[in-house]
Amino acid sequence: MATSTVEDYLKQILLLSEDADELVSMGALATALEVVPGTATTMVKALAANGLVDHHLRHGVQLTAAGQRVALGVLRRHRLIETFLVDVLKMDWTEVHPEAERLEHAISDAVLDRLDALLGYPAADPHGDPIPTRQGKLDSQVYATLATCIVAKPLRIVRLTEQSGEFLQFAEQNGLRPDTRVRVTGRNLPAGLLTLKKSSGRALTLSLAAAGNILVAPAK
Amino acid sequence: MATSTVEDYLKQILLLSEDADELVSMGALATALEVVPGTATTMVKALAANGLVDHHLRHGVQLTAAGQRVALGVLRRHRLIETFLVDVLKMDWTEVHPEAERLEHAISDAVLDRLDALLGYPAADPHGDPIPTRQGKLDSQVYATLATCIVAKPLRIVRLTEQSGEFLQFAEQNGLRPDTRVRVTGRNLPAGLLTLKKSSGRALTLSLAAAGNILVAPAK
DNA sequence: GATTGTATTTTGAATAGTCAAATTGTTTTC
DNA sequence: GAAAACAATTTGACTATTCAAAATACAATC
Repeated sequence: MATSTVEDYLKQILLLSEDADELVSMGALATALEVVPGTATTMVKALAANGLVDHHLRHGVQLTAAGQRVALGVLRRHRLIETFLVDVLKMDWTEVHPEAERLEHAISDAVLDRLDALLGYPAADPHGDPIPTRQGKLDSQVYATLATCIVAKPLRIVRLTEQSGEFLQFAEQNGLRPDTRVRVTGRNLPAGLLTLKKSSGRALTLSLAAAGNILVAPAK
Repeated sequence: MATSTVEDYLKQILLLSEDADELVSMGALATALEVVPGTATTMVKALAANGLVDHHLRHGVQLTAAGQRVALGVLRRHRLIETFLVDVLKMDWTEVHPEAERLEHAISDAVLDRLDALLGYPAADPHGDPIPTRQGKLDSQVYATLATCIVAKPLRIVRLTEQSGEFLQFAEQNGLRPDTRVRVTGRNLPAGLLTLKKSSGRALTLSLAAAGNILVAPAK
């Protein structure tokens, strides 16, 4: 019943509602799914007719409990597949996202359970994104970003939001992977720049926009 | 360009043309794909328009070189995935076929190459079906079946054609897997029955119809 | 050679998903 | 509070795939 298009819409609504709390706008949804806005409206109405979302005309969409269940399932499949591709097949963590994007619609629960066991029931994927449990629980801990954290404190990168290949390759080239230790050395708001130092001693500069995609926690 | 429906049609035409040499009839194709005959006709015309098959009106279809290339790619993906599911994920070889049926359309060449390497470049899948090479070469060695082989000679099962769960579970329950050693002890053509003895000493009876799906070679 | 049976093809309609373009609502801004 | 700007919705059309049912071709039988 849930085609892969439907799964994509639901997953995307879930992801967008994480930051832009509550209602997701049609424009944002359409952009994320790379369709024209009218298409998103049409599809959202169909989803609403099937009880998967609540459509508040002209204000946005929201997942129903049923829709959320589906979306969390897709997200779990996506993130476990990414973990498999990196941990077992040794693929580059910067390029597994599009692969998982297609496989997530084709893998069955039976296969997924085996994969989960093989990987040792991981809590997060290679980007640090939390993996929903089989029961649909998703760790929603809130982290500071490099753009909002306290200067000078020793930090640990926990997660890179933003899955684009370019961004991830930039991160990889500068050694900004999950679990890397860093310290923000300064911010220049007017210039939109931020400087930081890695535990290796290496210093580097990045834009605040990019820094906002890097979640950090205090290095314990 | 090649949707998963197109891939399914091409793969099925390849499989059917292996036994029913040359032209594949619409009826056979429609049955294999579980669609009504009119649907197969319509689709085959579309494939012909794209240069993937030759349609000999009222006589049957045949793959073109381009169609064969696509079909062999699908078959390679299917069989490598089955091998992975059994060898790495330790799934039951009698139930991996439908899983592979869906994954074969979603896996990329990059992932497939890694899988191939991880599995040690296998030549056949868990059912003994030969895996096409990356270059599209498919081992087409002809084997006798249990229904046509010489009585009393020591044999080795090389392959089970027929992917249905019931048949495979029957085979598994009676220990008739690829590489099992057996000897045909007798045939009763009028009754359509065949008796054989396994290397373990166990004797068993099966229908000639079932026996025709079990390919064998002389046990060296 | 007319009749019957079977396989194939054609036709018309349905569904899922999409876009382009026109329309309608809702906010800003002056 | 009218005009401009922007976001959301509606409409009509298109593609891919399917089915049901009618039409056609071919082969087999009497």
